[in-house]
Amino acid sequence: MQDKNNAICDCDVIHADIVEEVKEHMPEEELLYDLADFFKIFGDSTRIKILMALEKAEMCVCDLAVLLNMTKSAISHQLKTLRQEKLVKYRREGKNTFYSLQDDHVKNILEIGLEHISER
Amino acid sequence: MQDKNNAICDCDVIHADIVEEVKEHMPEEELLYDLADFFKIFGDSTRIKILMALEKAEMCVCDLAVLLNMTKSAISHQLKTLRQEKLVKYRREGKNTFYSLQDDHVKNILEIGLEHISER
DNA sequence: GCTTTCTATAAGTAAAAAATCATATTAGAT
DNA sequence: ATCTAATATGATTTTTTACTTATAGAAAGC
Repeated sequence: MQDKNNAICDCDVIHADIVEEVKEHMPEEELLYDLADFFKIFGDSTRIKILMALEKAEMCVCDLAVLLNMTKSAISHQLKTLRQEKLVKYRREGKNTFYSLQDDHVKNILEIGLEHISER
Repeated sequence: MQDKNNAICDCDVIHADIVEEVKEHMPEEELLYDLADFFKIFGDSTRIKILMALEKAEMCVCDLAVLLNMTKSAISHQLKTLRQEKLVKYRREGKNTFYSLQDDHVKNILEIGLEHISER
């Protein structure tokens, strides 16, 4: 429980009724952090480029590196985070690892984002 | 134009046909950056909290600081970025500045994000 | 006028995250 | 078995970004 003594906030409440009302309806902290983490993945242009590319075709690390003109290492690192967050899946075929979008959710999010920025 | 001489990429293309095909369908660089920037805003828990709060009620800086237990300065800084990206609007009333969500787009994005993380 | 309160912003700091550099796997080719 | 190519990963460096501290501005109360 948060009380006045360990409060970081540097002021007193002005509209106590509103704050109380809003506080009651706020989702749990953890959910909010998860939500931020989810959006954070899409908040990097390299990852966006990778996802956009994979929306068109399954691709291996090296081809992605050529397409985006980046080092294989940089691509591989980003693919790791995309893997961890279950946004891409992969299959090994000989020396190559082919990456593709995990499911249509990813596609949907990208499309919605595009819609919103094009509406401004 | 990008050519082999100033290429950062440290390998040769493996599947030239796929790379070419995908390259043709990739959106412009700028759009991809804008998209990443758009998602970036939602990729911070403080901003998510602010937006979630404003979804419930119009609020002033001080009340937000109390609600989220943060300094007014920190809140004000984040509100600035939210203002710049046109995600919140504000009105001045005496000493107070009341912030609210710019439009329903913001609400939609938050809802879609919530849907997606709860589906996992 | 001066003071206080609320908000905004500039400058500096600290933490996080992305890219690089170096190294390690893994699998096929020879 | 050795070598090379493709990918992965650990460590370091660089960049970004969120927050703090200090200061300024704006509006109301005195």
